[in-house]
Amino acid sequence: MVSQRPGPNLSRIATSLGVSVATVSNALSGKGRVSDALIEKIRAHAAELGYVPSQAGRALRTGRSGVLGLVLPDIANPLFPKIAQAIESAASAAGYGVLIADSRGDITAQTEAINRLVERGVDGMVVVPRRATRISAASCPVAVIDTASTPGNTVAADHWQGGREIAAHLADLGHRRILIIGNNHESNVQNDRAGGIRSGLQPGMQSETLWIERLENEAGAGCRLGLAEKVRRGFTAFAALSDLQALRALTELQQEGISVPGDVSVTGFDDLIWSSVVTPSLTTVRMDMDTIAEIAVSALTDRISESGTREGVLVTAETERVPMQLIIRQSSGPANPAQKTSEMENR
Amino acid sequence: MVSQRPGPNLSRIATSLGVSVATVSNALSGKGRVSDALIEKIRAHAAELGYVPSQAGRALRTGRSGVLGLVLPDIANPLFPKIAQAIESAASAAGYGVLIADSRGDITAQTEAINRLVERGVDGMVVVPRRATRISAASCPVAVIDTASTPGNTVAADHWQGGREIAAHLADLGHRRILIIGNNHESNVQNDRAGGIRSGLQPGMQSETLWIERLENEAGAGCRLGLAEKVRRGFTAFAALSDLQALRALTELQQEGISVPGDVSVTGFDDLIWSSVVTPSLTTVRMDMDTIAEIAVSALTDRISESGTREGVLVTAETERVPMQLIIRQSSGPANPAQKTSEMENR
DNA sequence: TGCACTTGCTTAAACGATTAAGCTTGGCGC
DNA sequence: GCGCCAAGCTTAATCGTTTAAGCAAGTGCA
Repeated sequence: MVSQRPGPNLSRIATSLGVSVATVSNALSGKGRVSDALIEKIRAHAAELGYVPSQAGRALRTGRSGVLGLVLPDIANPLFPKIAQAIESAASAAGYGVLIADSRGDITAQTEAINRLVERGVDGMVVVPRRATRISAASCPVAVIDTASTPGNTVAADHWQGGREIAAHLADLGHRRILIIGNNHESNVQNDRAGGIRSGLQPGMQSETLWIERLENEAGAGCRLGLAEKVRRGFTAFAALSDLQALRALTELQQEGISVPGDVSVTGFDDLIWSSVVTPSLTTVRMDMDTIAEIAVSALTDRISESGTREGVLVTAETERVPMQLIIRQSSGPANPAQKTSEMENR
Repeated sequence: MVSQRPGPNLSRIATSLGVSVATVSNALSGKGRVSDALIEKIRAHAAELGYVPSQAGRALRTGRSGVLGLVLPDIANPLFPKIAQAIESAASAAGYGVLIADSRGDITAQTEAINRLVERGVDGMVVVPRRATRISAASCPVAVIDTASTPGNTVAADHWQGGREIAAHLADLGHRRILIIGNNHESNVQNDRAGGIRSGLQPGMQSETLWIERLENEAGAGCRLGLAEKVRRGFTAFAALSDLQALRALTELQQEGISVPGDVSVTGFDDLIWSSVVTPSLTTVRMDMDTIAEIAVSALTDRISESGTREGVLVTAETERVPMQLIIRQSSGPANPAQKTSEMENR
């Protein structure tokens, strides 16, 4: 009734060579005691037959599925492609598959998604939470990728340092009044980035912070940010906490006839797909997602192979912060002399 | 040695209730002959113990893993979040998990990724190819999501009709000279979209097509598209074949001091994340990814449950084209009267 | 009463891999 | 020559589920 797996299995190889399945298994895994000659013979025959081990059989016996789960509460996040790519790459290098779970931004659906992954028998999970979400209901090792200030965080980009890079860059260019543009003031990532920027300001520099979500609560979604007014008030640099907000700022400024980087500078975060494509191309800060993913995955696989010490589900890694890299493009330039003078007068 | 699955299994429930495992299995699946009273009792006890069936055991017995693979040769594609979300949603509604595979744009790595999925024992795969790629090496049902003109395509958005929607919209606004902006002229999707636009032009309208990849081969990556020159030559509308190109066009025009939609109109495709956020927000065409995913997944699951008729691996669906929806925002407006007059003179 | 048939359960055999334990054989030391 | 040990293989149990087959008891009918 059920279509049998067509490929050859251990027992077919065994009978075909006149040996036992155990010997074949040992030869292929290199574990037991099998003579070199026989190992060679078995491996050759297995390759010839195109043998692929059944994950189901292996999983049933070993209790390991060889699959990791990837949970992103906000899968519509434009960062998702990079994260998924990096995790998948790191996982498959470690011999694991990646099962995705989505909760469409819904917090309650997140635990449901996690449960689905557990039911599917994942050996571990990588979770990228949006807000501070408690990850507790999972009965397998969990690696959290958020930001260093999040309790229980496993590994993440050094968002704080990224912010300092931005601040140093803008300071070098002579900017004095900086508007930080964020989306949500409850986001740990955005707070760390903003904090990094503020901590990197030189004496004589000042910043204000604009949270778009707050603004939209009053003025409606998709409203103008009122950046032209900010320019009139002497802001010469707009440091967005994500490239999406940087794009929003850039196009609004352009629409108002304000030149970037001639009149003001705009910077972003994350080096998203469009950063290099827009005019002017966006100065931004890139996170080393490949390294982060590698650390997260190896922390998981380490824990999985130990499997004796069950000291809580959250795993930890040696390196908790991975440096971010400043990418200087066209959207940032020297502060406009006119603004600079008015700034000089202010002192 | 191996950490046993902690949860209860069939036999634990069975011994605990003093019945056989087969009865428990039958009661939970509702398949065999079990009295209603016992079914009730078994289900209650299973729920109480928090029983979750072992996918490994089930997979081994049935030969089905309950997992679908998702292959995207170009996972960095900004469409990926929507696709992954839609597929995951449709799959989990059908009781399947989704395993992702990436090939980082590499064609040879694609077959490797497909093989990894097959080795993991997926019951079927959804493949979204970038160019015309032959999907043959898979030993399981495959659904292809590309475009109607691709041979072997299972289901896709009606890109041609989407192009006609754009053309009709621009015609209504009085535009007569339209520049179609695409990335790659070998992409089936982009060709269908461009063809749709051209076929929807009214008498008296004309179009040219600009392929960015060709331009960049000569002028270098990230070069200007020279749209200001096109405006001078009388183009009043720029119809990009993807929102990414639309964004590139929009920002370049703004940088040149050309007003959108005051002087010229810009439209895109796909309704990507930034379309509603930029100023002016992008008029675009959205594909109904949820419906497409649902059709693709149910085509797969149908084939999987038949499992007798092995008439090739590529599955087909009744509905092959899913309509696209025009989203009118701020980036498209009436053709500039000045341009219109010069156009009138041309007649 | 005897036969067929249904109901409700159990027994047991798979699926494919891993692995502990057992069994020969041969070599080596004393 | 005897015992011991290692090498090289086999035997057999096991993971958890599904499902065909079997079996006892009850029901309906002639």
